[in-house]
Amino acid sequence: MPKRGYHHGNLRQALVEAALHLIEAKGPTGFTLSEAAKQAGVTPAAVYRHFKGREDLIAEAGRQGYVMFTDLMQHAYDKYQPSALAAFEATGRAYLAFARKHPGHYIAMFESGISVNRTPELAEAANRARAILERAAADLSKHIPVEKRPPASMFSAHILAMSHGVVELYARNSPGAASPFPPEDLLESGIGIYLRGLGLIEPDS
Amino acid sequence: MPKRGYHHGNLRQALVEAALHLIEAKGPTGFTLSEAAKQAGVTPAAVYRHFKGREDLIAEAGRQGYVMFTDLMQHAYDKYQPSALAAFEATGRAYLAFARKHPGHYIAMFESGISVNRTPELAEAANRARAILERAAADLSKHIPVEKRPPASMFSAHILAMSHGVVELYARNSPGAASPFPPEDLLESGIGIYLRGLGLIEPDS
DNA sequence: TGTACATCAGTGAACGCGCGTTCACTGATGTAC
DNA sequence: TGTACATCAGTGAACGCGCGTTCACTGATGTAC
Repeated sequence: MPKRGYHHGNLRQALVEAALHLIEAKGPTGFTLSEAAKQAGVTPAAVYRHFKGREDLIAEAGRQGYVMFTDLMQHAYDKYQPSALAAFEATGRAYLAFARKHPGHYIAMFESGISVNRTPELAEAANRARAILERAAADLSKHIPVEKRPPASMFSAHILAMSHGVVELYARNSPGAASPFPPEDLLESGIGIYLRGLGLIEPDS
Repeated sequence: MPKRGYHHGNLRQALVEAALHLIEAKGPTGFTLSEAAKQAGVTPAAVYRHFKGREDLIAEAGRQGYVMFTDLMQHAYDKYQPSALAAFEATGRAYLAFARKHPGHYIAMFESGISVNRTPELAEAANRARAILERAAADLSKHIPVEKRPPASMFSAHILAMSHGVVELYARNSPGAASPFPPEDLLESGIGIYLRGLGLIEPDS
């Protein structure tokens, strides 16, 4: 990337990336439009050529997060496809992996407080992500005896909740207390026990 | 509460309560020392007679939250005491009930970003809460066949993670998406399936 | 009961700060002819 | 190839704002004698 003079060349994306770093480093609160601009080597006013304002910049960072998230899920899902169970478990692991690898995106998506409906683009990206999770759950659902089968969207929500809880409470250092177990193990075992409860894993494994 | 003149009488607690209302209404970000002072009918400078600063005020709000939380858990635990299973389930429900009834405290405790170790008093209150959860888990643990018994602190963590995830994703309106199910039902069913996976509930209930 | 005085709990003015946003502007780029 | 000109993407100065915090101060309270 050679330094351009007056014109930046790809300021929009540079701003998003600066925002992600700041969000990652200082939390959603600490993120500042002015600082992101400075980090991109540009005047704060320049930001307004590309975004409506501070919140819109965060929304775009979140959107890009959802896109990556969706891809990750999709790949995990496809990779284990013949087995609905393996595919479902893989999406759970992918969730945690994403939170670990892209904390800035994760925070922008789930902790920044911006509504998923702030932007049509954001909403669409978020919906696509949710759709994959629910498809994986629906596939799996078929293997549960029909009379005790909970709605697919329900256990998709259970897994999502547990994953999110593990990330928030144990994978981020925030609450100060050290994690009692590696978050990956915690999530893996939690999902395992849950799936056993659904009758999808041998009770005596 | 008659209006006192120069001296407030119980400013410290009034500030904590103002802070809780603001945190509840505007999130941890929106909370402002100055505004809390104003709401308590006092100059911002007066706050410094009672707290070291903004963060200390939040920490105290969080501490009071942990105390209430601990009480709630303790009562839930005691009430169902003969049955380890019922007691454990009750603590899960108590978690969600607390988040619903005292959102300001909940946010101060879990979403404000202040470390649990910021204050010795805060740390102590948080530890007492965690201890109750782990005791409930340990009680329950004894009913699991020893050879497939996971550490008590592990499934305590699982339940905590799921509870927290349900609160964050479905009980607060934040992500914009409407909850697919009432959070209480979601958590109740999730915990039920999980406990069945542990062999603690009849597989065919 | 009255008075002197220490202590406590507020005031209010001031500070420096960085924020998000606006505005008129100007330098750079690209296109039509 | 050269030139005129529209458009684009920045600048930089300015704004009003509310913030957290400090400081010397003063009014109210409580206690000793």
